[in-house]
Amino acid sequence: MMKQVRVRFAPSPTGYLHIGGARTALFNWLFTRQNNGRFVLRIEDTDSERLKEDSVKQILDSLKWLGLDWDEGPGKGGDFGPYYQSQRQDFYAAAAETLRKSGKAYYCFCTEEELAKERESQRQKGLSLRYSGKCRDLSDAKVRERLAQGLKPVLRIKLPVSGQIVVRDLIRGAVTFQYEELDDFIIMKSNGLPAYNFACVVDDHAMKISHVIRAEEHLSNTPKQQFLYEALGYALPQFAHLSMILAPDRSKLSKRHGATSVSEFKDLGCLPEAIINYLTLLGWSPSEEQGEILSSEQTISSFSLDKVSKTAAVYDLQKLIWLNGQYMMKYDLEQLVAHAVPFLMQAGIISGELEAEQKHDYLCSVINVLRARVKTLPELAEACRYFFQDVVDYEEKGQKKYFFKQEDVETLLAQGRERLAKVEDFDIENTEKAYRDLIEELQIKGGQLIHPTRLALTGRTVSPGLFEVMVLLGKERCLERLAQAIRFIKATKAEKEEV
RNA sequence: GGCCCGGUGGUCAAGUGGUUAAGACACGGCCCUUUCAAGGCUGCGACACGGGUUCAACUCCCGUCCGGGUCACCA
Repeated sequence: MMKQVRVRFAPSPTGYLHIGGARTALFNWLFTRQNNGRFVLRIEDTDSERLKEDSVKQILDSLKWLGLDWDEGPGKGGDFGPYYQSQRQDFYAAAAETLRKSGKAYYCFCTEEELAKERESQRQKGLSLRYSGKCRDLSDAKVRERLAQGLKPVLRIKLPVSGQIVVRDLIRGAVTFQYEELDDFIIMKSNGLPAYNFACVVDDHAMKISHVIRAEEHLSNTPKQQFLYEALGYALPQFAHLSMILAPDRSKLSKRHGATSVSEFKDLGCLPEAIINYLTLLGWSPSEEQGEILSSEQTISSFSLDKVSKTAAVYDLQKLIWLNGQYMMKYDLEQLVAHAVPFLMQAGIISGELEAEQKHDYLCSVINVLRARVKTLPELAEACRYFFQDVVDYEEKGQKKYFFKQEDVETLLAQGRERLAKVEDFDIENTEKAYRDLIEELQIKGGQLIHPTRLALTGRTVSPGLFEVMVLLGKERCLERLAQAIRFIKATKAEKEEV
């Protein structure tokens, strides 16, 4: 029988969840869901100085919003908790003590200043930066003496001085490291807390993690961790290192590159499914028949780690936005409206949840005709404006083109208005027929009437189909806005003549 | 700088010792059309470079170059 698949996502709560982290979480999640495994969420909060208030909450919120649910961890519990490293001190202390007693780890009394100096000199000589091993062979007596003096040592692992260690990576294959390149790294800090590589190994083992799927930046940590597994007598998990996501200039992602966190993409008006889909495509590719637009269920069934790309990927906002547009078109309408409401409120188009509820059906109809024409939620909100608010001005370019270029547009609009006024059932067929008839009678091109009308009704040169707009606006508002535009045109012309 | 991982169009990304080297986004054109989208068709555009190995290399090997990662009492 196969061992149960258990994977973990182990963020450090030092900020928001960025897209690199989100993709790591996603690939872990896909892998678990595919293998009926368990997805563990563990918070790596051993460095109190770098912790950020609220960061855990932000990360959890982002994961939830994306739909990446975990089986064990904060808010869920589980048989292998606690799931905060800050609460797992006993595990680390016990494992550390085992290593120290068996001589596999030793106390080191070197101060941070000394170590920094050492590194500086190595740097200048162009050597690799490694601990000298000064305390490696301190006698027991010396150790006792210094402890008695009240010195607080760190605990270092004792590594072989030669030979090599081979990491078997599911994505990259065998990767060999020489022990000469590694040094006796710290496993317990002088404050008694575990260092990352150590805590990680102790926890991954205690939590029975079968596959460690993480970002490539950890590849060079892996030989160290692997050595710890061996020293502690733990069985090795499988490792898979995901390539990095880079900014458009191929540098590491940072704030200066614009939106990089999940919450920022949310604010930009992206749908969670679109982000998931985009991230899926960054480093993994579906079969040709599947196409690129996939639900996470579809991805789960065909996902595989060995098809994951080794190459770092530059993320492309344009494609994300395009995907988002695709999702907006096909999204469940009710849900799309729910996602849009906050943006409508933000744009001042509706006053609040209450109004959204009262006008729910209308909102659905409006959004339905708009959804294929926009790519993000803020765009959608803006496109809704004239359906909810009066037209206060007309696009400058539109005025020139449609109000003042042809002669007598006001007369034309007035005629259109008259015809509309006579329409009983104000639906698409009838309004269109009314207009088409007039167009034919006057022997003009459709656009000559349609464009000015659009501008009159929406204030804009771009909108959904004119008759859809008319119907949504309703007869009364159409007649009003037409009258308003006619007054505007006349007034403007009069003004010009005076000058 | 040492070590590690990479390098297919601008971006994502298939792919094989022999192919016209897929597809998607973006970009250009055309169609549809009341505008804008959507949709359909079409075009532009790539195997980093240099050596090998081989009948044959984008594919295998070596070197160079380029990019990234890492070398903390951060994770």
